Amino acid sequence: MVRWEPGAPARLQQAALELFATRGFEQTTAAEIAQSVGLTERTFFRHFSDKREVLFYGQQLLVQAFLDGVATAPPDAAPMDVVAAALASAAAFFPADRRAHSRIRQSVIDQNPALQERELHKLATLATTLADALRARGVDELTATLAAESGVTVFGVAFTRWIREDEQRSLAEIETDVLGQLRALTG
Amino acid sequence: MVRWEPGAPARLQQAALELFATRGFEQTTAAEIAQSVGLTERTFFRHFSDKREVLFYGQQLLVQAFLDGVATAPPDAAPMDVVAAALASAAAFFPADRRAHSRIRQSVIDQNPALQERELHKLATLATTLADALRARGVDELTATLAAESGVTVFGVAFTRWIREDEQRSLAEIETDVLGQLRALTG
DNA sequence: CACCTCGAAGTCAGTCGCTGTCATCACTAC
DNA sequence: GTAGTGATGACAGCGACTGACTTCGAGGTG
Repeated sequence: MVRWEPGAPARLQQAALELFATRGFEQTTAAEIAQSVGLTERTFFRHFSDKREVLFYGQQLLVQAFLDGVATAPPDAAPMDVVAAALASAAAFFPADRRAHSRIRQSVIDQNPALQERELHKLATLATTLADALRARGVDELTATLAAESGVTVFGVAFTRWIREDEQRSLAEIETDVLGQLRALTG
Repeated sequence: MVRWEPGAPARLQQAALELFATRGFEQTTAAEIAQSVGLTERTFFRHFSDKREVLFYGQQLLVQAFLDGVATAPPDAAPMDVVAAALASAAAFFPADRRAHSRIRQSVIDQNPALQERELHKLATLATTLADALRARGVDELTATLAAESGVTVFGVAFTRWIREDEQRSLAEIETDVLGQLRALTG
């Protein structure tokens, strides 16, 4: 006789997304999410630092994908080429069969300013992490910051297009297109 | 006999900044801010939608400065040149004698994640507003978005440098430098 | 001067996000 | 079997924020 079902964080995360999508973020209390999977509010906050964080569980894996991409670039690659490699690596985290889930999640975020703020903060953290990785390769600070910020901007714009209903291309293709547009813009 | 002292929002804003700077953001309650200027917590929330917002009062003026800058650019200017004009206009909002105040305010923000999230959200709103202004000039959506995001990135990086202790240049000069670096990076 | 309206603020009760603290109890190691 | 260990429950409490209602000086109207 097990005392608790395993995988509490994952169960909470899934229940939260479903409740947010149907009832709305603000109309869903942390206690309700916990109750829906047989746990208490206190346990919810043991797994997630706050109510919004339950939607960003696993974000660290995306950051790691970017860093892995940086590592694959040849040592003498130009900063923006390193960023391109990072983007390609990150795109692998969003295969076509994940689009439906991403769409639902994003629609929840788009409907709530508090969630948008958290998402922006996650992207900003990603940008600084990426900048650190570039500096570790010998890129000067200003260039590293600008390249990293540009890379995250490209990712954000590409991701937004990727989940559009009328979009057919893969995230990697869209990223390449957007990055090309950015290069054309400033050249 | 006046019933209330005038300028409640401004008084609350100043008191809040002082309390945040000395005691810290989380260690200061909304009721304390209100009491320190002879008002109640309820009145605080009538003027500001939430506790963080008191630090971002007047942000709309900065957005307007960007838009004014866009309006000064000649109709046939390239997107990034329009952005450069917007940046120049925005720089006028931060004269040298405002650096001390900006530094204090930014140090408060830098010490609290919740405030950083709000700041990022304000910058994101600025970027979309700027993109809208570019599209109104006939720039296509993707180009407008990328140019606007790049402009806001340049502004953020330049502003961060401007308030550094070892920095002597004006914000406008720094912006020009950073924008040049960005152009070199992607060209 | 009496009257009325309006607007900015006060009062009060309540919900919810979040935290500290302590108790519980299946499971594990020795 | 005895002593942890770790995930959870129970409970009290603070602070952010809101809704509903009240208060009262200022300014206009007759």
